[in-house]
Amino acid sequence: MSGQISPRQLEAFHAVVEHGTMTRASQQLNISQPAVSRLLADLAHDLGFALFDRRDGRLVPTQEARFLLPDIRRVLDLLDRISETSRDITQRKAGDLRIACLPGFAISHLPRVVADFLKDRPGVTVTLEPDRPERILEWMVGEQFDFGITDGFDGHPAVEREEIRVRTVCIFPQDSPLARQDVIRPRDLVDQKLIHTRRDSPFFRLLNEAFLADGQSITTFVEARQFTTACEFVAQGVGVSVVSELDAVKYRGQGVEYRPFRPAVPHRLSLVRPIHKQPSMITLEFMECFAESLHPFRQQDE
Amino acid sequence: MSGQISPRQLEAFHAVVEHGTMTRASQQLNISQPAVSRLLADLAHDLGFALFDRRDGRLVPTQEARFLLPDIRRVLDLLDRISETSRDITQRKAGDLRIACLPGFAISHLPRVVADFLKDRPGVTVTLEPDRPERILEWMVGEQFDFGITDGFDGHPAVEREEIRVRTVCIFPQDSPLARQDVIRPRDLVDQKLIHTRRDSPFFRLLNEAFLADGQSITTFVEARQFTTACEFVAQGVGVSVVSELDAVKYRGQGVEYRPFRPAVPHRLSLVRPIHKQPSMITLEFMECFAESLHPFRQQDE
DNA sequence: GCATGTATATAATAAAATGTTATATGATAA
DNA sequence: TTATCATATAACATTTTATTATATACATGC
Repeated sequence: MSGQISPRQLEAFHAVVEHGTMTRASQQLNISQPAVSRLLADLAHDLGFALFDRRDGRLVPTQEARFLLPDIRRVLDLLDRISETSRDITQRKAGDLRIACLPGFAISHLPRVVADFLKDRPGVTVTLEPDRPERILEWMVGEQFDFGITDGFDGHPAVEREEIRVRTVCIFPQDSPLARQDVIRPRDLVDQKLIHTRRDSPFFRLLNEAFLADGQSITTFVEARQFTTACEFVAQGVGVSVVSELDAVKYRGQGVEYRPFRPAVPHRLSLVRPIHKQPSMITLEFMECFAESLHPFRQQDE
Repeated sequence: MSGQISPRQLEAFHAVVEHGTMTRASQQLNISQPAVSRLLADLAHDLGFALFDRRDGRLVPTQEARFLLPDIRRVLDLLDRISETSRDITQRKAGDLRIACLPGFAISHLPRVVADFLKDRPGVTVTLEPDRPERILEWMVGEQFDFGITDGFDGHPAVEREEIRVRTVCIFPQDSPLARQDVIRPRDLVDQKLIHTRRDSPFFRLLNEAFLADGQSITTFVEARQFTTACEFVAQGVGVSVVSELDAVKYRGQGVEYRPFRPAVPHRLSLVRPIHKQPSMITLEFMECFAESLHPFRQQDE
C-alpha cells in the first residue's frame, strides 16, 4: 500500500467509473483484474471512504467519489497532455521561439519563412520582435530572445553569429530607361536621384566605396533607414536605390524593376543568438531553416 | 526506468527547478540525492531531451523544460488538492448535500440548522430546493436529492423515512385575551376567526378530529397552504391558528403570541431519503444533525 | 599547478509498489 | 441446483524507487 494516493490508483478508479466493472476496466488498462481490485482497495483505504456501491451488478461511484471525479479527470488529462507535448517537443512540433529582427524583415521575407516553419509544427508559438540593431544586440546579450536577424554587426563576446552576404540589386521605377541594361554600375546612376541608407551605416560605406571605385561619388537625395522604405520611394517614382534582392523581389510588379548592381556590394546580414544560452532544438532547427531560405539570395563570391 | 513518465519524476523535476540544485531538492523531498539524480535522468531519457543546463553551479531548466513547466505545476497542484479534499471528506468537511424541503422550512427552521452545519465544514456545498410534498416525493424516488423534509407522507417503497411528530401550538395576536390562558382548547376558539391549512391536508383532518372531540366544529375563515402564511395572517391581527411550534417561535415577538393546544395535534414531519441510494457520510451526518435540531420541538407521547 | 569543498553520477542493494497466476467467494440468472 | 460472472485473496515475480557507499566533475582559493 502507498499511504499516499498514487495516480495509478486514480487511473484505475477512473477506468472503473467509466466501465462500470473492474473486469472491463482491467481490460482497458491492459492489466489483470486482481491488479485493479488491489489498486481500488488501496485507494479506498488511503482516502478513508468507500468508492463504489454495488447496484444490480454495476459499480456506481458513491457521492464522495463523484465529488472528487472532476479533479481526477483533470489530473489524468493533464498527465496525458504532458506526455503528448513532450513527444511533440522531441519531434520539434512544439516549443516557443522568440525572434528579434530588423523591421524590414518583419514585413518582408521573415513572415513567409515563419509561416512555412509553423505549418507542420502545430504546437510551436513564435514571438516576433522587430527593432533597431542596437536593441537586437541588447536582447541577445540579455538572452531575452532565441534568435536575431540584424546587419552591420561587428561581433560581441556574448553573441554567436553567422554572417550571410545577400546580393543587392539596383531598383528603379518600372518605366525607367535603366530597364534596358543588363547590369547597372555607379556611373549609370550619375543623373539619377539616389535613395540610400544612412550615411553612418556600414552598408552606405560599402556602397560609397563601390562608387569611388567607379570614379563616381554619391550625391544624397533621400536617406532611408530601411531597404523597404527605399523600395516604397522607388515605387512612387521618386528615384533609384541599391537594396537587398530580398526586398527587391517583393516590390517587383509593384511598379519597381531591378537589375544586378556592379561592383557587388553585398548586404551583410548577421544571424545571431546568445552564445551562453543553450539553444532549444526548435531554435536550432529554425535557424537552419532560415539560413536555408536565404540561400537563393546569397552573394556568390567572385 | 519507466518508459512512461511518472508523477514522481515530475515532482522531482519541479523541486529541482524551484531549488536550483538536486541536493537541495532532495532535502525538500525528504529523499536522498542519488534518488533525485536518477529520477531526473530517467525523466530526461523518457522525454527525449535535456532538462537542465549548468550555469555557474545552478541548474537552469532548458527552454523545452520551461515549456512543460506550467502543465507540470498544474498536475502537482491538482494531486495535492485531491488528497486535501479527500481528507476533508473523511473528516466530513467536504461534500455536496442536496436537500429538498417544504417551502416553510426553507425560510424558517432549516437555514439556521444548515448555517450551523456548514460553519465548521468549509468544503461542503448545499443545494436547497423548496417545493410541494408531491415534488419532494418525486425527487426522492428519482434520487435527485439526498434528503427531504416533508409532511403528510404515507410511505413509498423507494423512500426511507423517519417520522417526527412536532408539537403544535395555538397562535394569536399579542394583545388577544387568549394570552390570559395557559392552554387553549377548541372550545376557546369558537368565536375566533380560524386560519388553517387546506381541508384536504392530513393536518387539517387531525385538527378537525380534535375539534370534534371537544364538541366543536371548524368554521373556515382563511385557508393557507403553509404554516408560515398562517403566522403572517395572525401577525396582521387577522385571526388565530394552530401551527407547528417551530414556526410559532419565529413569529413570537413579531406581534404573535402562542400557547399549548389541547388535545395535542402533532404536526407529522417526515425526514426522507432515497432508499436505494447509498447515503454519503455528509448526508447521514446532516440527517442526524437535523433530527437533533427538532428535538426540543418533539411532541412527547402522553 | 594543487588541495578543497560542493554537486552530481554510478553501483550495489533494499524496500515498496505493481504486476502476475491460481483460486476462493459471492451474487445472479437459467 | 448449476452455471456464469465479477470480485477478493494468496503466493509470488517484476519494476520502480529508495538507500548507502563511493567516484567523478568542477569551481575556488592558495
